[in-house]
Amino acid sequence: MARILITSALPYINGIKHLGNLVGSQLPADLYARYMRERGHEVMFICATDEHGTPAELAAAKTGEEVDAYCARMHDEQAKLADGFRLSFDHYGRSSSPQNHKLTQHFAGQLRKNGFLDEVSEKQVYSVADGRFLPDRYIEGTCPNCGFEDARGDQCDNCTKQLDPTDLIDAHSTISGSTDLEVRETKHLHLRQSLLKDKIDAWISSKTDWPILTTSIAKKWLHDGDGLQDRGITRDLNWGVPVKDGENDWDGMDGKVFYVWFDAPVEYIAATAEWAEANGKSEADWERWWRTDKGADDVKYVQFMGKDNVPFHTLSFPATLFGSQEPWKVVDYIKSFNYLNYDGGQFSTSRGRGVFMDQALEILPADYWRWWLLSHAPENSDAEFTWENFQGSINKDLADVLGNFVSRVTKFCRSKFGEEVPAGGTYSDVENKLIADLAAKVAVYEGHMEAMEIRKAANELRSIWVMGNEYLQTAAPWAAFKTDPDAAAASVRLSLNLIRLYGVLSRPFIPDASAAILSDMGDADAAWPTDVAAAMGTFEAGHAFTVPAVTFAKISDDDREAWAEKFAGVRT
RNA sequence: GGGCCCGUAGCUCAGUUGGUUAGAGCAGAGCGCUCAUAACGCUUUUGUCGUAGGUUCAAGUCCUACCGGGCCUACCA
Repeated sequence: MARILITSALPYINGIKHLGNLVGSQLPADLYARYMRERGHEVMFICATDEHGTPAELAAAKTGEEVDAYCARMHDEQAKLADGFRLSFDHYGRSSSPQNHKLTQHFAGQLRKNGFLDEVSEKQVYSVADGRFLPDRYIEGTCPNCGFEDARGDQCDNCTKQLDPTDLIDAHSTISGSTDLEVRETKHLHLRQSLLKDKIDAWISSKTDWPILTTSIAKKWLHDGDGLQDRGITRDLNWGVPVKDGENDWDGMDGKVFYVWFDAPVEYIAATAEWAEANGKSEADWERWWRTDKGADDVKYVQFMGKDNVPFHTLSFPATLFGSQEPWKVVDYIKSFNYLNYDGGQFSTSRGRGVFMDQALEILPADYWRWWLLSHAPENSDAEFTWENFQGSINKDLADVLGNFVSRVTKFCRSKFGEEVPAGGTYSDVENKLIADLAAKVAVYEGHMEAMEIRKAANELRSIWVMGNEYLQTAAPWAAFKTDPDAAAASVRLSLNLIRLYGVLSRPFIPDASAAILSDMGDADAAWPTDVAAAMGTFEAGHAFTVPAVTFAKISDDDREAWAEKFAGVRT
């Protein structure tokens, strides 16, 4: 039995996430966590909301709430949706937790002690009307280069020229529209990543089995231009982790907080500490996941994230851990994802384009989405959601191939033998060959799951479902029943065991439907089939079951068209 | 401007270190079955592997250029 630590990139607190966000980290992480638990490994699956930063403050201001109240409310909402999608986190934490405050400040103290922090005086734009420093993206004006009127503070979208906010003509705050901006001198802490460049470079280079997407992004940042640059880790904001050196105040840093990208990854650790507290565990219980000097040596740590998060997980966070010069567990494998597009374009929160997590659950059960999203996960390149494709996959894979198999077998059994596993007959060559083929395919499936090859795993699982229909066609128990009822009984007995097998194998992908199937089959706690041949003999004659209700309903053309229209956008 | 990724059947995608007639699922066509959610099974049609060069006995696979799509470029997280 192995110990596996799994983290999903933290969803930002600002708003409900769309299906692209879901499939980019949390959902595949959940698949992996569920599978590893099925295989008897000890799993710690952690996620949390990322709550700090300017966007959170602005979103709260918009609703009129205090920022902490806003975050608390949104956290609950996101937690509820995560639950709705059956994301099986061991703990769903909050980056604003006391544990994260403490740990973030601890890391800062360690980095300071070890010479990895610099105090740098920099000039930033301050908006008098807004009463806050403005990140570049909240400043717009006319590009001095091309005259484009909506150039952002960091770059002109029209001529792509890099800009400094002070270059802009008629610069104004996009928050209030105020042009009363001034450049103020302010002091910030910089993480001296440049000092750790060689160490990180060597570390990344040793990860030859990571996805190209992951390593190429990391190497680009390491080698481009002057190489890995130092980065500011503090901000002039109210909402966040106050800058401290461990538990001590930090001279000249009053009123400043750590910047989100610094405290967010630390929350992976802090959330595990939150888990310990919430479950009456001790400090040692979470440290054995994170401290290699306290039992985490044998932990395999896997991170899941979208490609936008790769730099933070390959560079900044490792720099924090290495720089602490303490024995923290560093990630062993990073599984990164491309983006999911929506019907030829991007999902858009502001334009209400695409399907968001709450809306998805309103129209269909979680399993439908889980199956489609996972079997189309954007692993090698950006993927595309279309309603036609979604309808086709659900109807064919879930309703026809799997659902109808369950239905035809159980109903046939009920009508000929009653609602219990029939006695009589023995398995012949056909059945034995099926079992051997199944064993081989299950092994392939397991291999893909171990390797986090999600699409391939889904594909293999589907082909295992197909085998059931192929077998029935060959055995034709409805025909055999007329001349050799014992042979029909043996076929049905095997098929009922096959349904049970499908229930178990499918659980990581479609947990609710699988649970329903297994429950109806009278074996809710079925264990993973480490021995497929043995598993196929689990149900013996006389075992009672009930015919399941329709496992997966089909999506009609009318529904598809209505949804396509409903989610096309323009909602504000 | 720089960097990275992608471009394979109508659609969604596989194609390991270059090696015989390029694959799967869906859609289409035909046949079969009738237990089942008009479901299932079998057979089958379709490709100048983005374009143009190059390396090689051999290229979807390597190199160069170009075209098209996407992402990143450090203050979105």
